[in-house]
Amino acid sequence: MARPRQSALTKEQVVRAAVRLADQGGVATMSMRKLAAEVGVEAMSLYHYLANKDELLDAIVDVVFGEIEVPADESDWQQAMRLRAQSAREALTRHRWALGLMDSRTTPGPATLHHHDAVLGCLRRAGFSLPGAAQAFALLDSYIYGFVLQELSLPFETSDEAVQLADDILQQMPADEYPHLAELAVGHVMQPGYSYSDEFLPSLDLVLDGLESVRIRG
Amino acid sequence: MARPRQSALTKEQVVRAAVRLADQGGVATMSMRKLAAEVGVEAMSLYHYLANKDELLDAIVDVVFGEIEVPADESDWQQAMRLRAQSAREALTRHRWALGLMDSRTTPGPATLHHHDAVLGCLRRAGFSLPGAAQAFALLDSYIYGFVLQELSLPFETSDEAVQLADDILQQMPADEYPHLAELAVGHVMQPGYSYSDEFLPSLDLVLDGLESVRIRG
DNA sequence: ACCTGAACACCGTTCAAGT
DNA sequence: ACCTGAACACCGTTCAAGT
Repeated sequence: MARPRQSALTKEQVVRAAVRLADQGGVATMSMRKLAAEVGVEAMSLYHYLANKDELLDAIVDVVFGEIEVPADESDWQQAMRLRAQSAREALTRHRWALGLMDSRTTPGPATLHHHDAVLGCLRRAGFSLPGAAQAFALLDSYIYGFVLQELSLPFETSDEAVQLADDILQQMPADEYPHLAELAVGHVMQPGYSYSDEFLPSLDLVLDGLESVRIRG
Repeated sequence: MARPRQSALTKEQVVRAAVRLADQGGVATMSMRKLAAEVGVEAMSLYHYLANKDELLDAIVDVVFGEIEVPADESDWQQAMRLRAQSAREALTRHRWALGLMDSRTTPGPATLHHHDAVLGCLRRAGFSLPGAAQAFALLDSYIYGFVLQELSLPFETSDEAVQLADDILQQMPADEYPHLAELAVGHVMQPGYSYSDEFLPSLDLVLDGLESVRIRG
């Protein structure tokens, strides 16, 4: 676990190690003590690089935002936003712990600010008014965050698992107690080819269509 | 803190006390030990009512879903979904800790199942196909969860605080580094009457309009 | 049946002391 | 400047023992 100590540790190395640990075992298992061990040092040494654990949490969330791409080609704003949405969804899925931290982080880091600035710029250049761009940004991120949040709390990952689970649940719960959930399980989730994730793009396009009317108006 | 012991403790009393503690000090301060004290007992006694802390977390999330209203009048499905969305947003705001727990909860409780069933039923009766209802439900909840998640991570609550903070940030950050954020701060957030929360309903209506086309199609 | 004391293996963080 | 040992005030959970 402990790696050979290089000449000197940096805050960046500590933060990267924290991301790695959280990816592996979840944010709950990422303690200051384990992080120190991972980085070849005692826990107390970390306080030379970080004021406290909160600062560390801010930093690892900022790493995630740094991984979200803002596409360069802006000739089609909807396509640019579509690509960004997919990149954001991938980053948030790669780092399952990120969304759970977000509601307690109120200090955005530089990567977060840069990302937000780039997205706003893209929307403004596409013709959105200032309030329109603010609305578009908030709506798009709401959709992305919320979708991923639901995705992460699904108790299955593959469609085989989905079918298996839907089946198990149907056995247990009386159909007349939750008739519409039962109908959904049998008529939709258990059908061949079902995938929750496949609904990301169609609904995103619904949102993008709605925003086009906001853009034209403004 | 410790309250006089009634004849017997129940799981429900323990869960309600946990919600109260989490509301007061955040989910991080709600430890099994403090919860036990709140309920007038030693920590170990709680394990007679709950297998472990995970079961407790499942239970308090289920309480939140139980507080979300599903309106009875379904003559207008959009209005029914609008009211549900507002009720959900209020519940998630009242219990700030709920969203942060959701991505680690994969075992929905009875109130959660009942709520989901009721919403699906409303959509089905309004004429949505089964896949359409699934899409509508996922999109609406994505929007609600994501909007509240962003709302909770805003570093301000009143519009006065928003103006104050935008002002502070503008002082610190060079305008040419984040030009569009600067523009947004000056031209939108700092304008009189600005309120992030006020954008909830307009964007929700954009989503509802998009879903009307899904309903008609299916 | 319900509760508890003692114990175990953990936490984040401070502080004074080392090199 | 960078690291550490010892200590403090916490965690969740198990287990054997009490009533």
